[in-house]
Amino acid sequence: MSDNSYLKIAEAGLRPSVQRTAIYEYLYEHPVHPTVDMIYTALSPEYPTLSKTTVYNTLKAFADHGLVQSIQIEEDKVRYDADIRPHLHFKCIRCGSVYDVFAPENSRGIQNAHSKCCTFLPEGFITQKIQTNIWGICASCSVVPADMEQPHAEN
Amino acid sequence: MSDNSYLKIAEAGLRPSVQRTAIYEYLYEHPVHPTVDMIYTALSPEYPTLSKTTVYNTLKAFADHGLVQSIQIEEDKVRYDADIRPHLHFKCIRCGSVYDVFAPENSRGIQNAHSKCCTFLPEGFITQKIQTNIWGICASCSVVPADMEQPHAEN
DNA sequence: GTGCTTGCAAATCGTTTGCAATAGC
DNA sequence: GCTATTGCAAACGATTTGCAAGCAC
Repeated sequence: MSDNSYLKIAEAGLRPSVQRTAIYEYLYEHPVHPTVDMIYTALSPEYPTLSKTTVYNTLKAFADHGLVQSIQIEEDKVRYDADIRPHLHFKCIRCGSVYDVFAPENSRGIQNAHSKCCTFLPEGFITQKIQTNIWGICASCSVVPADMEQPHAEN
Repeated sequence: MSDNSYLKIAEAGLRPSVQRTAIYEYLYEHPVHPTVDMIYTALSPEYPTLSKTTVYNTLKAFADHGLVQSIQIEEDKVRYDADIRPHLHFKCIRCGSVYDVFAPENSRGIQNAHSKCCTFLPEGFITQKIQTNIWGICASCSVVPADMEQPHAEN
């Protein structure tokens, strides 16, 4: 996978430094939509000199070059996703987890729904990115009565 | 309209204080998805003792009671919308404006697209709120060549 | 050696919190 | 009078900025 990350970063037109490769690899292998802080904390032990600034810069560069997508489903922080296939995100307001939602059969369903949405745009509007977020209660949490609610697993 | 705001707030189960009524009214009459800061700055002259904390508290209370919706289309700050009919939001990455996008004929199209999206959720997931954001170039900006780009009109 | 990248420290800014003063039933 | 609401000041936390040192072609 290391080679693959290296190549993908290079293909996107960015210099595949050690830090960038590590960050992309982590994001790719941990599809839980980590935040900058989660990535930094996870990689720090292996890369002691890694700076949070670099994580910020790197993820922004990745997003600008279409290598990853940034997800605005939290009120305060940004999450990142190395999976750039069309899919939705679901945030459980009880446990705080963010789930991927794919349509059966090659994501066609979500693409269709999104294309439909774009037809409502007035003349002259150009779409670059479209994102659908759903908030609610996930399956694990919906079986637990609300008054037995566990502490939020935010972050 | 003042009476109407008062009633709507009361119906939502909140005490319609002077501040709350003013904030709701401003939001209702300025459908440009203002931020907390924009509302605070706009109302400050008329209500010199108004505090930003009150604007934060009020909007959060409104959102919790379904009177307004919070929009997470910015990376840093939250925007608010007094229009709670189903609609999409489009953010122009050039001028920074956030537009409402309605479907023709009573929003049925957007509701359908959103319902479709919810069918992709696994068993046991309960939807409470769904939001679609589109980023791109708006009609006013798309007629201007990129190198003649105006300064961003953020905030 | 030139330009891109890194990383530290400080600054910024949206938002929250603690708490005392105030207003409305 | 009691409770919800307000508003000030301070704290907080995610992100950005300035800038000097390091790295890669």
